[in-house]
Amino acid sequence: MEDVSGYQNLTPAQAIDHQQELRKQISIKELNTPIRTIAGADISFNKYSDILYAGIVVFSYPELKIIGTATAISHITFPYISGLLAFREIPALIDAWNNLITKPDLMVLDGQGIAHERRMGIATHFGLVTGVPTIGSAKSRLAGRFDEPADRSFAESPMYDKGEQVGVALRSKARCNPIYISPGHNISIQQSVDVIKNCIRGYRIPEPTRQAHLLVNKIRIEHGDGKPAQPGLFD
DNA sequence: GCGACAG
DNA sequence: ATCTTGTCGC
Repeated sequence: MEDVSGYQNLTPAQAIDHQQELRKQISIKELNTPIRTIAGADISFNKYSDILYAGIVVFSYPELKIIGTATAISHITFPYISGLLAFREIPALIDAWNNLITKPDLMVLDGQGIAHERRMGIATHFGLVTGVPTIGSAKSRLAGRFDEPADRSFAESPMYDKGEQVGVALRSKARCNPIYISPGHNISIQQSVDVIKNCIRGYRIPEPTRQAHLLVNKIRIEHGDGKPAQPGLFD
C-alpha cells in the first residue's frame, strides 16, 4: 500500500499534481466478487483543537449488523481546501484502517468519489491507496450538474460533469435534501447506488457512514475534546 | 471578473 | 467539520 505519511509536506499545487497522477489508475467497473461485509468511515474534530479522530465501522451485508470497529487518533497535518479533502483526512483514516483486524469487502466514505473536478474525491483516493472497492456518499455537492430529484424516497437524478456521468443525486428520504452518490474505485455507478439504497434505514444518511459518524464523535467526547479549551476567552 | 466551493 | 434549543412543517 502506498505511503501516505508525506501528505503533510505537500503544497496545494503538489497535491493537485498527485491527484492528476493517481487518477490514471481509477477503475470504474462492476464489482464481481460477492459483498458480504461493508464498512463506513468518518472523522471528527473540534475546531479549537488540532486532533483528528478517525473511525471505521464494519457491518455484515445486507443485514447491516455491526461486526467490528477500529479507531485512530492523530493530528491535523493539512488544511481543509475544497477539492483536496483527501490530503487532510486520509492519513488518519489509514491509521484506523491499519487497526482493523478484518478488512471489509467494500467501504463507504463521507464525501465524493469521482464526482470531483479531477475525479479524485476522498472515496476514490482511499480506494486507490488501499485497493479496497469504495463508494462516496456526500451530504452536499462538489462537482456535477443535475436536475432536482422528485420529492419521494429513492427518487434519483444523474449528475454530469464535463460531459460524463459522475454520480447520482439520491433522495434517500422524502422531504430531505438528496445525498450525492458516486463510485470511488473498483465499482460501477449503478452498483454504488444500489448498495447505498440497501443501506438506508430511515435516515437521510446511509447506515455505514451514519454509524461511523456517531462513533468518532463519541470517542472525541470521551477523549475530553468536546469544547473549547478556554470558553469565550477570545470571543 | 464573478460565483462556487466535499468535510 | 463543530457550536446548540427550540421550533416550523409534514
